[in-house]
Amino acid sequence: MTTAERRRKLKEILIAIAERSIEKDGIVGIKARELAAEAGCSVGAIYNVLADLDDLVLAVNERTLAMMKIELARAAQEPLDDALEGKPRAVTQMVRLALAYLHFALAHRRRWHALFDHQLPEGKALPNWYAEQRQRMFSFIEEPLRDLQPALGPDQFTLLARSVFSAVHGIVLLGLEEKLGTVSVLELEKQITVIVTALGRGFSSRGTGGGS
Amino acid sequence: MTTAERRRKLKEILIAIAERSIEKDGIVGIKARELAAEAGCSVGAIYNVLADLDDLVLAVNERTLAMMKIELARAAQEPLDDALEGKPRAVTQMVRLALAYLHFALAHRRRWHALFDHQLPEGKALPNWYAEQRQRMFSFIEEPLRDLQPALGPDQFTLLARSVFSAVHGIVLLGLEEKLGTVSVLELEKQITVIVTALGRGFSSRGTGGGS
DNA sequence: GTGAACTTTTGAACGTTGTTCAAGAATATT
DNA sequence: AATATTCTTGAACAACGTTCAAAAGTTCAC
Repeated sequence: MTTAERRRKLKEILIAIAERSIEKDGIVGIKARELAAEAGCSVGAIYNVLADLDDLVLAVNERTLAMMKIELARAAQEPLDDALEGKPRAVTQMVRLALAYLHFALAHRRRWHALFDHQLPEGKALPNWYAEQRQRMFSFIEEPLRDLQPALGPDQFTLLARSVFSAVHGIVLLGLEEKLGTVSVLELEKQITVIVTALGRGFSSRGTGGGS
Repeated sequence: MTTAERRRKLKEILIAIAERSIEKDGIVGIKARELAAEAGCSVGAIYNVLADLDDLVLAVNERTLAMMKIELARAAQEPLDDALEGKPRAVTQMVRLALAYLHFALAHRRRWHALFDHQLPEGKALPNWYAEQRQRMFSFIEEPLRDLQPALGPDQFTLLARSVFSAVHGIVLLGLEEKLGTVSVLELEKQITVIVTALGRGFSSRGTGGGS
Protein backbone atom coordinates (compact mmCIF):
# COMPACT_ATOMS: atom_id res chain seq x y z
CA MET A 1 0.00 0.00 0.00
CA THR A 2 1.37 3.37 -0.98
CA THR A 3 1.86 6.03 1.65
CA ALA A 4 -0.72 8.26 0.02
CA GLU A 5 -3.29 5.51 0.42
CA ARG A 6 -2.35 4.83 4.00
CA ARG A 7 -2.61 8.50 4.84
CA ARG A 8 -5.93 8.89 3.13
CA LYS A 9 -7.22 5.95 5.13
CA LEU A 10 -5.93 7.34 8.39
CA LYS A 11 -7.44 10.71 7.64
CA GLU A 12 -10.81 9.11 7.10
CA ILE A 13 -10.55 7.19 10.33
CA LEU A 14 -9.62 10.32 12.23
CA ILE A 15 -12.52 12.21 10.76
CA ALA A 16 -14.87 9.40 11.72
CA ILE A 17 -13.59 9.45 15.28
CA ALA A 18 -13.81 13.23 15.43
CA GLU A 19 -17.37 12.92 14.24
CA ARG A 20 -18.26 10.66 17.14
CA SER A 21 -16.36 12.89 19.55
CA ILE A 22 -18.27 15.96 18.44
CA GLU A 23 -21.54 14.12 18.69
CA LYS A 24 -20.72 12.99 22.21
CA ASP A 25 -18.97 15.99 23.74
CA GLY A 26 -18.91 18.76 21.18
CA ILE A 27 -15.82 20.39 19.77
CA VAL A 28 -13.94 20.18 23.05
CA GLY A 29 -14.25 16.39 22.84
CA ILE A 30 -11.57 16.30 20.17
CA LYS A 31 -8.26 15.58 21.90
CA ALA A 32 -5.05 14.71 20.10
CA ARG A 33 -4.04 11.86 22.40
CA GLU A 34 -7.50 10.41 22.50
CA LEU A 35 -7.69 10.44 18.74
CA ALA A 36 -4.34 8.70 18.50
CA ALA A 37 -5.39 6.05 20.99
CA GLU A 38 -8.69 5.33 19.29
CA ALA A 39 -7.22 5.37 15.82
CA GLY A 40 -4.33 3.17 16.93
CA CYS A 41 -1.71 5.55 15.66
CA SER A 42 0.85 7.87 17.19
CA VAL A 43 0.14 11.44 18.14
CA GLY A 44 2.57 12.65 15.54
CA ALA A 45 0.82 10.67 12.83
CA ILE A 46 -2.15 12.98 13.12
CA TYR A 47 0.01 15.85 11.98
CA ASN A 48 1.28 13.94 8.99
CA VAL A 49 -2.27 13.89 7.73
CA LEU A 50 -3.72 17.13 9.03
CA ALA A 51 -2.32 20.58 9.57
CA ASP A 52 -4.39 21.19 12.64
CA LEU A 53 -7.04 19.67 14.79
CA ASP A 54 -9.12 22.49 13.40
CA ASP A 55 -8.97 20.71 10.08
CA LEU A 56 -10.85 17.87 11.68
CA VAL A 57 -13.59 20.17 12.84
CA LEU A 58 -13.86 21.62 9.37
CA ALA A 59 -14.07 18.16 7.87
CA VAL A 60 -16.85 17.16 10.22
CA ASN A 61 -18.59 20.46 9.59
CA GLU A 62 -18.48 19.77 5.88
CA ARG A 63 -20.34 16.52 6.43
CA THR A 64 -22.79 18.24 8.72
CA LEU A 65 -23.54 20.82 6.07
CA ALA A 66 -24.08 18.05 3.56
CA MET A 67 -26.52 16.33 5.91
CA MET A 68 -28.33 19.56 6.46
CA LYS A 69 -28.57 20.22 2.77
CA ILE A 70 -30.26 16.86 2.27
CA GLU A 71 -32.67 17.53 5.08
CA LEU A 72 -33.62 20.97 3.84
CA ALA A 73 -34.08 19.66 0.33
CA ARG A 74 -36.37 16.96 1.64
CA ALA A 75 -38.40 19.52 3.54
CA ALA A 76 -38.76 21.70 0.47
CA GLN A 77 -40.14 18.82 -1.58
CA GLU A 78 -42.58 17.28 0.86
CA PRO A 79 -46.20 17.42 -0.21
CA LEU A 80 -48.36 20.08 1.40
CA ASP A 81 -50.26 19.10 4.47
CA ASP A 82 -53.30 20.92 5.77
CA ALA A 83 -51.91 22.41 8.97
CA LEU A 84 -50.35 25.32 7.17
CA GLU A 85 -53.25 26.26 4.95
CA GLY A 86 -54.39 29.79 4.45
CA LYS A 87 -50.96 31.13 3.58
CA PRO A 88 -49.35 31.78 0.24
CA ARG A 89 -47.39 28.78 -0.97
CA ALA A 90 -44.14 30.75 -0.76
CA VAL A 91 -44.70 31.52 2.90
CA THR A 92 -45.58 27.92 3.66
CA GLN A 93 -42.38 26.89 1.98
CA MET A 94 -40.26 29.27 4.00
CA VAL A 95 -41.88 28.13 7.22
CA ARG A 96 -41.15 24.56 6.33
CA LEU A 97 -37.54 25.26 5.65
CA ALA A 98 -37.22 27.10 8.91
CA LEU A 99 -38.84 24.26 10.83
CA ALA A 100 -36.61 21.78 9.07
CA TYR A 101 -33.63 23.85 10.17
CA LEU A 102 -34.89 23.80 13.73
CA HIS A 103 -35.37 20.06 13.70
CA PHE A 104 -31.99 19.45 12.23
CA ALA A 105 -30.47 21.52 15.01
CA LEU A 106 -32.47 19.57 17.57
CA ALA A 107 -31.63 16.19 16.15
CA HIS A 108 -27.92 16.95 15.82
CA ARG A 109 -27.40 19.50 18.50
CA ARG A 110 -23.65 19.21 18.96
CA ARG A 111 -22.86 18.74 15.30
CA TRP A 112 -24.94 21.77 14.53
CA HIS A 113 -23.33 23.77 17.29
CA ALA A 114 -19.90 22.88 15.98
CA LEU A 115 -20.76 24.72 12.79
CA PHE A 116 -20.79 28.00 14.67
CA ASP A 117 -18.80 27.40 17.81
CA HIS A 118 -15.69 26.85 15.86
CA GLN A 119 -13.64 29.97 15.35
CA LEU A 120 -10.38 29.42 13.59
CA PRO A 121 -7.33 30.80 15.33
CA GLU A 122 -6.57 34.40 14.44
CA GLY A 123 -4.38 34.03 11.37
CA LYS A 124 -6.27 32.01 8.80
CA ALA A 125 -9.46 32.49 6.86
CA LEU A 126 -12.04 29.82 6.15
CA PRO A 127 -11.28 27.57 3.20
CA ASN A 128 -13.24 28.46 0.11
CA TRP A 129 -15.25 25.27 -0.12
CA TYR A 130 -16.47 25.87 3.38
CA ALA A 131 -17.73 29.38 2.78
CA GLU A 132 -19.30 28.24 -0.47
CA GLN A 133 -21.12 25.36 1.11
CA ARG A 134 -22.42 27.58 3.83
CA GLN A 135 -23.57 30.07 1.24
CA ARG A 136 -25.49 27.26 -0.40
CA MET A 137 -27.67 26.92 2.70
CA PHE A 138 -29.05 30.36 2.05
CA SER A 139 -30.01 29.45 -1.47
CA PHE A 140 -32.81 27.22 -0.24
CA ILE A 141 -34.68 30.24 0.94
CA GLU A 142 -34.09 32.05 -2.32
CA GLU A 143 -36.62 30.05 -4.27
CA PRO A 144 -39.76 30.80 -2.26
CA LEU A 145 -38.47 34.27 -1.54
CA ARG A 146 -38.39 35.06 -5.23
CA ASP A 147 -42.15 34.70 -5.36
CA LEU A 148 -42.50 37.35 -2.69
CA GLN A 149 -39.90 39.78 -4.00
CA PRO A 150 -39.76 39.31 -7.76
CA ALA A 151 -38.50 42.82 -8.45
CA LEU A 152 -35.34 42.66 -6.36
CA GLY A 153 -31.93 42.76 -8.03
CA PRO A 154 -29.71 39.70 -7.68
CA ASP A 155 -27.33 41.21 -5.13
CA GLN A 156 -30.05 42.56 -2.90
CA PHE A 157 -31.85 39.31 -3.30
CA THR A 158 -28.93 37.22 -2.08
CA LEU A 159 -28.54 39.52 0.88
CA LEU A 160 -32.19 39.26 1.76
CA ALA A 161 -32.14 35.46 1.64
CA ARG A 162 -29.13 35.52 3.90
CA SER A 163 -30.89 37.79 6.33
CA VAL A 164 -33.96 35.60 6.51
CA PHE A 165 -31.78 32.60 7.15
CA SER A 166 -29.88 34.52 9.82
CA ALA A 167 -33.07 35.53 11.55
CA VAL A 168 -34.25 31.95 11.78
CA HIS A 169 -30.81 30.90 12.87
CA GLY A 170 -30.92 33.45 15.66
CA ILE A 171 -34.22 32.15 16.95
CA VAL A 172 -33.00 28.57 16.91
CA LEU A 173 -29.71 29.55 18.51
CA LEU A 174 -31.12 31.44 21.46
CA GLY A 175 -33.99 28.98 21.67
CA LEU A 176 -31.69 26.01 22.12
CA GLU A 177 -29.68 27.68 24.85
CA GLU A 178 -32.37 26.99 27.36
CA LYS A 179 -32.64 23.46 28.55
CA LEU A 180 -35.71 22.58 26.62
CA GLY A 181 -38.23 19.87 27.18
CA THR A 182 -40.89 18.83 24.75
CA VAL A 183 -43.04 21.78 25.67
CA SER A 184 -40.61 24.43 24.66
CA VAL A 185 -39.79 22.63 21.43
CA LEU A 186 -43.44 23.05 20.56
CA GLU A 187 -43.22 26.68 21.59
CA LEU A 188 -40.15 27.14 19.48
CA GLU A 189 -41.88 25.66 16.47
CA LYS A 190 -44.75 28.03 16.99
CA GLN A 191 -42.46 31.00 17.35
CA ILE A 192 -40.59 30.20 14.19
CA THR A 193 -43.83 29.76 12.35
CA VAL A 194 -45.13 33.08 13.59
CA ILE A 195 -41.97 34.98 12.78
CA VAL A 196 -41.41 33.54 9.34
CA THR A 197 -45.07 33.99 8.51
CA ALA A 198 -44.90 37.61 9.62
CA LEU A 199 -41.80 38.08 7.49
CA GLY A 200 -43.58 36.57 4.51
CA ARG A 201 -46.57 38.80 4.98
CA GLY A 202 -44.37 41.81 5.37
CA PHE A 203 -42.53 41.02 2.17
CA SER A 204 -45.62 40.43 0.14
CA SER A 205 -46.81 43.98 0.84
CA ARG A 206 -45.75 46.36 -1.92
CA GLY A 207 -42.27 47.92 -2.00
CA THR A 208 -40.17 46.55 0.82
CA GLY A 209 -37.24 48.82 0.17
CA GLY A 210 -34.58 46.84 -1.64
CA GLY A 211 -33.10 49.54 -3.87
CA SER A 212 -30.73 52.16 -2.48
CA MET B 1 -7.36 47.51 55.79
CA THR B 2 -9.51 44.45 56.40
CA THR B 3 -9.08 41.39 54.26
CA ALA B 4 -12.59 41.74 52.90
CA GLU B 5 -11.72 45.21 51.65
CA ARG B 6 -8.46 44.09 50.13
CA ARG B 7 -10.18 41.26 48.36
CA ARG B 8 -12.93 43.46 47.08
CA LYS B 9 -10.31 45.81 45.71
CA LEU B 10 -8.38 43.02 44.06
CA LYS B 11 -11.52 41.64 42.52
CA GLU B 12 -12.31 44.99 41.01
CA ILE B 13 -8.81 45.31 39.64
CA LEU B 14 -9.01 41.86 38.14
CA ILE B 15 -12.34 42.62 36.52
CA ALA B 16 -10.94 45.83 35.08
CA ILE B 17 -7.98 43.96 33.62
CA ALA B 18 -10.24 41.23 32.27
CA GLU B 19 -12.31 43.94 30.68
CA ARG B 20 -9.31 45.27 28.80
CA SER B 21 -8.21 41.76 27.89
CA ILE B 22 -11.57 40.93 26.39
CA GLU B 23 -11.62 44.19 24.49
CA LYS B 24 -8.18 43.49 23.10
CA ASP B 25 -8.22 39.74 22.44
CA GLY B 26 -11.62 38.39 23.36
CA ILE B 27 -12.33 35.77 25.95
CA VAL B 28 -9.19 33.81 25.18
CA GLY B 29 -7.17 36.88 26.18
CA ILE B 30 -7.91 36.17 29.83
CA LYS B 31 -4.93 34.21 31.19
CA ALA B 32 -4.35 33.52 34.87
CA ARG B 33 -0.64 34.32 34.85
CA GLU B 34 -1.10 37.44 32.81
CA LEU B 35 -3.80 38.67 35.14
CA ALA B 36 -1.57 38.05 38.13
CA ALA B 37 1.32 39.88 36.53
CA GLU B 38 -0.76 42.91 35.56
CA ALA B 39 -2.57 43.05 38.87
CA GLY B 40 0.67 42.64 40.78
CA CYS B 41 -0.56 39.66 42.73
CA SER B 42 0.14 35.95 42.81
CA VAL B 43 -1.65 33.41 40.66
CA GLY B 44 -3.22 31.84 43.70
CA ALA B 45 -4.58 35.17 44.87
CA ILE B 46 -6.98 35.15 41.94
CA TYR B 47 -8.61 32.05 43.35
CA ASN B 48 -9.01 33.63 46.76
CA VAL B 49 -11.27 36.15 45.17
CA LEU B 50 -12.92 34.21 42.37
CA ALA B 51 -14.07 30.65 41.99
CA ASP B 52 -13.14 30.50 38.34
CA LEU B 53 -11.81 32.58 35.52
CA ASP B 54 -15.30 32.14 34.17
CA ASP B 55 -16.47 34.37 36.99
CA LEU B 56 -14.42 37.13 35.44
CA VAL B 57 -16.10 36.69 32.11
CA LEU B 58 -19.49 36.82 33.78
CA ALA B 59 -18.54 39.97 35.64
CA VAL B 60 -17.43 41.66 32.43
CA ASN B 61 -20.54 40.43 30.69
CA GLU B 62 -22.65 41.99 33.38
CA ARG B 63 -21.07 45.34 32.67
CA THR B 64 -21.51 44.84 28.96
CA LEU B 65 -25.19 44.15 29.42
CA ALA B 66 -25.49 47.30 31.51
CA MET B 67 -23.80 49.32 28.77
CA MET B 68 -26.09 47.83 26.20
CA LYS B 69 -29.13 48.57 28.25
CA ILE B 70 -28.15 52.24 28.40
CA GLU B 71 -27.56 52.33 24.68
CA LEU B 72 -30.87 50.71 23.82
CA ALA B 73 -32.70 52.99 26.20
CA ARG B 74 -31.09 55.99 24.52
CA ALA B 75 -32.12 54.72 21.11
CA ALA B 76 -35.69 54.22 22.24
CA GLN B 77 -35.95 57.80 23.46
CA GLU B 78 -34.30 59.67 20.61
CA PRO B 79 -36.61 62.06 18.78
CA LEU B 80 -37.94 60.90 15.43
CA ASP B 81 -35.99 61.85 12.37
CA ASP B 82 -37.38 61.94 8.88
CA ALA B 83 -35.48 59.05 7.29
CA LEU B 84 -37.85 56.48 8.71
CA GLU B 85 -41.13 58.20 7.86
CA GLY B 86 -44.04 56.35 6.37
CA LYS B 87 -44.06 53.57 8.93
CA PRO B 88 -46.12 53.10 12.03
CA ARG B 89 -44.39 54.51 15.09
CA ALA B 90 -44.11 51.06 16.63
CA VAL B 91 -42.26 49.72 13.61
CA THR B 92 -39.94 52.70 13.57
CA GLN B 93 -39.20 52.08 17.19
CA MET B 94 -38.37 48.44 16.64
CA VAL B 95 -36.09 49.28 13.74
CA ARG B 96 -34.31 51.79 15.89
CA LEU B 97 -33.74 49.31 18.64
CA ALA B 98 -32.44 46.77 16.18
CA LEU B 99 -30.06 49.29 14.64
CA ALA B 100 -28.91 50.32 18.09
CA TYR B 101 -28.20 46.69 18.82
CA LEU B 102 -26.19 46.41 15.63
CA HIS B 103 -24.16 49.48 16.41
CA PHE B 104 -23.48 48.37 19.91
CA ALA B 105 -22.18 45.10 18.55
CA LEU B 106 -20.03 46.97 16.04
CA ALA B 107 -18.66 49.41 18.56
CA HIS B 108 -17.87 46.75 21.14
CA ARG B 109 -17.33 43.71 18.99
CA ARG B 110 -15.35 41.56 21.39
CA ARG B 111 -17.28 42.54 24.46
CA TRP B 112 -20.47 41.76 22.62
CA HIS B 113 -19.11 38.47 21.37
CA ALA B 114 -18.10 37.48 24.87
CA LEU B 115 -21.77 37.58 25.81
CA PHE B 116 -22.44 34.59 23.60
CA ASP B 117 -19.09 32.91 23.11
CA HIS B 118 -18.86 32.06 26.73
CA GLN B 119 -20.24 28.67 27.59
CA LEU B 120 -19.82 27.66 31.16
CA PRO B 121 -18.23 24.28 31.73
CA GLU B 122 -20.73 21.43 31.78
CA GLY B 123 -21.77 21.31 35.40
CA LYS B 124 -23.07 24.71 36.42
CA ALA B 125 -25.98 26.84 35.31
CA LEU B 126 -25.89 30.57 34.75
CA PRO B 127 -26.30 32.69 37.88
CA ASN B 128 -29.78 34.13 38.25
CA TRP B 129 -28.83 37.77 37.96
CA TYR B 130 -27.25 36.98 34.63
CA ALA B 131 -30.27 35.29 33.12
CA GLU B 132 -32.48 38.05 34.47
CA GLN B 133 -30.36 40.80 33.04
CA ARG B 134 -30.35 39.10 29.68
CA GLN B 135 -34.08 38.71 29.84
CA ARG B 136 -34.33 42.43 30.40
CA MET B 137 -32.84 43.05 26.96
CA PHE B 138 -35.90 41.49 25.39
CA SER B 139 -38.19 43.80 27.30
CA PHE B 140 -37.10 46.76 25.20
CA ILE B 141 -38.85 45.27 22.24
CA GLU B 142 -41.94 44.54 24.23
CA GLU B 143 -43.12 48.13 24.36
CA PRO B 144 -43.43 48.84 20.63
CA LEU B 145 -44.49 45.27 20.03
CA ARG B 146 -47.49 45.73 22.28
CA ASP B 147 -48.87 48.26 19.83
CA LEU B 148 -48.75 45.72 17.07
CA GLN B 149 -50.05 42.74 19.02
CA PRO B 150 -52.35 44.13 21.70
CA ALA B 151 -54.43 40.97 21.98
CA LEU B 152 -51.61 38.57 22.85
CA GLY B 153 -51.49 36.96 26.29
CA PRO B 154 -48.51 37.82 28.51
CA ASP B 155 -46.68 34.52 28.04
CA GLN B 156 -47.03 34.47 24.29
CA PHE B 157 -46.09 38.09 24.27
CA THR B 158 -42.83 37.55 26.12
CA LEU B 159 -41.98 34.71 23.79
CA LEU B 160 -42.67 36.83 20.74
CA ALA B 161 -40.47 39.67 21.97
CA ARG B 162 -37.75 37.15 22.59
CA SER B 163 -38.09 35.80 19.09
CA VAL B 164 -37.88 39.21 17.50
CA PHE B 165 -34.78 39.93 19.49
CA SER B 166 -33.32 36.59 18.49
CA ALA B 167 -33.99 37.23 14.85
CA VAL B 168 -32.17 40.54 14.93
CA HIS B 169 -29.41 38.93 16.93
CA GLY B 170 -29.02 36.28 14.27
CA ILE B 171 -28.66 38.83 11.51
CA VAL B 172 -26.08 40.79 13.45
CA LEU B 173 -24.24 37.62 14.40
CA LEU B 174 -23.86 36.19 10.93
CA GLY B 175 -23.39 39.68 9.53
CA LEU B 176 -20.40 40.41 11.71
CA GLU B 177 -18.68 37.18 10.78
CA GLU B 178 -17.60 38.62 7.48
CA LYS B 179 -14.83 41.12 7.48
CA LEU B 180 -16.89 44.18 6.96
CA GLY B 181 -15.92 47.57 5.66
CA THR B 182 -18.06 50.67 5.70
CA VAL B 183 -20.01 49.45 2.72
CA SER B 184 -21.21 46.25 4.25
CA VAL B 185 -22.11 47.99 7.47
CA LEU B 186 -24.47 50.10 5.43
CA GLU B 187 -25.80 46.95 3.82
CA LEU B 188 -26.29 45.38 7.19
CA GLU B 189 -28.20 48.39 8.43
CA LYS B 190 -30.39 48.19 5.39
CA GLN B 191 -31.00 44.48 5.86
CA ILE B 192 -31.98 44.90 9.47
CA THR B 193 -34.30 47.72 8.55
CA VAL B 194 -35.91 45.64 5.84
CA ILE B 195 -36.36 42.58 8.01
CA VAL B 196 -37.68 44.34 11.07
CA THR B 197 -39.99 46.44 8.94
CA ALA B 198 -41.30 43.32 7.27
CA LEU B 199 -41.83 41.75 10.67
CA GLY B 200 -43.71 44.80 11.83
CA ARG B 201 -45.91 44.79 8.77
CA GLY B 202 -46.55 41.11 9.16
CA PHE B 203 -47.57 41.55 12.76
CA SER B 204 -49.88 44.43 12.11
CA SER B 205 -51.96 42.27 9.77
CA ARG B 206 -54.87 40.72 11.59
CA GLY B 207 -54.51 37.52 13.61
CA THR B 208 -50.89 36.44 13.59
CA GLY B 209 -51.53 33.20 15.34
CA GLY B 210 -50.43 33.36 18.96
CA GLY B 211 -53.02 31.17 20.68
CA SER B 212 -52.96 27.42 20.22
C1' DG C 1 5.94 41.07 75.00
C1' DT C 2 5.66 36.39 73.96
C1' DG C 3 4.01 32.12 72.32
C1' DA C 4 0.17 29.62 70.58
C1' DA C 5 -3.86 29.35 67.46
C1' DC C 6 -5.70 30.88 63.48
C1' DT C 7 -6.08 33.19 58.85
C1' DT C 8 -4.35 34.64 54.51
C1' DT C 9 -1.20 34.56 50.76
C1' DT C 10 1.84 32.40 47.87
C1' DG C 11 4.12 30.27 43.78
C1' DA C 12 5.98 25.79 42.71
C1' DA C 13 3.78 21.76 41.19
C1' DC C 14 0.02 19.01 38.86
C1' DG C 15 -2.65 17.48 35.14
C1' DT C 16 -4.20 18.72 30.46
C1' DT C 17 -3.95 20.86 26.33
C1' DG C 18 -1.99 21.18 20.95
C1' DT C 19 2.10 20.90 18.46
C1' DT C 20 6.99 19.80 17.16
C1' DC C 21 11.11 17.44 15.80
C1' DA C 22 15.42 14.59 16.53
C1' DA C 23 15.95 10.01 16.22
C1' DG C 24 14.78 5.63 14.57
C1' DA C 25 12.40 2.46 11.19
C1' DA C 26 11.15 1.59 6.59
C1' DT C 27 11.70 1.90 1.87
C1' DA C 28 13.96 3.07 -2.48
C1' DT C 29 18.12 3.54 -5.26
C1' DT C 30 22.62 2.63 -6.94
C1' DA D 1 25.06 -4.68 0.30
C1' DA D 2 25.57 -0.07 1.04
C1' DT D 3 23.78 4.22 0.72
C1' DA D 4 20.23 7.77 0.24
C1' DT D 5 15.64 9.08 0.86
C1' DT D 6 11.21 9.12 2.93
C1' DC D 7 8.14 8.30 6.59
C1' DT D 8 6.76 7.48 11.46
C1' DT D 9 7.16 8.04 16.10
C1' DG D 10 6.56 9.38 20.98
C1' DA D 11 9.23 11.93 24.31
C1' DA D 12 9.67 16.76 24.94
C1' DC D 13 7.94 21.61 24.89
C1' DA D 14 5.22 25.49 25.91
C1' DA D 15 0.99 27.22 27.64
C1' DC D 16 -3.10 26.62 30.04
C1' DG D 17 -6.38 26.58 34.53
C1' DT D 18 -6.26 25.09 39.03
C1' DT D 19 -4.56 23.42 43.63
C1' DC D 20 -2.39 23.13 48.10
C1' DA D 21 1.58 22.50 51.43
C1' DA D 22 4.09 25.69 53.24
C1' DA D 23 5.41 30.44 54.47
C1' DA D 24 3.96 34.85 56.15
C1' DG D 25 0.86 37.57 58.55
C1' DT D 26 -2.59 38.43 62.15
C1' DT D 27 -5.04 37.87 66.49
C1' DC D 28 -5.36 37.16 71.23
C1' DA D 29 -4.84 35.24 75.98
C1' DC D 30 -1.79 35.60 79.49
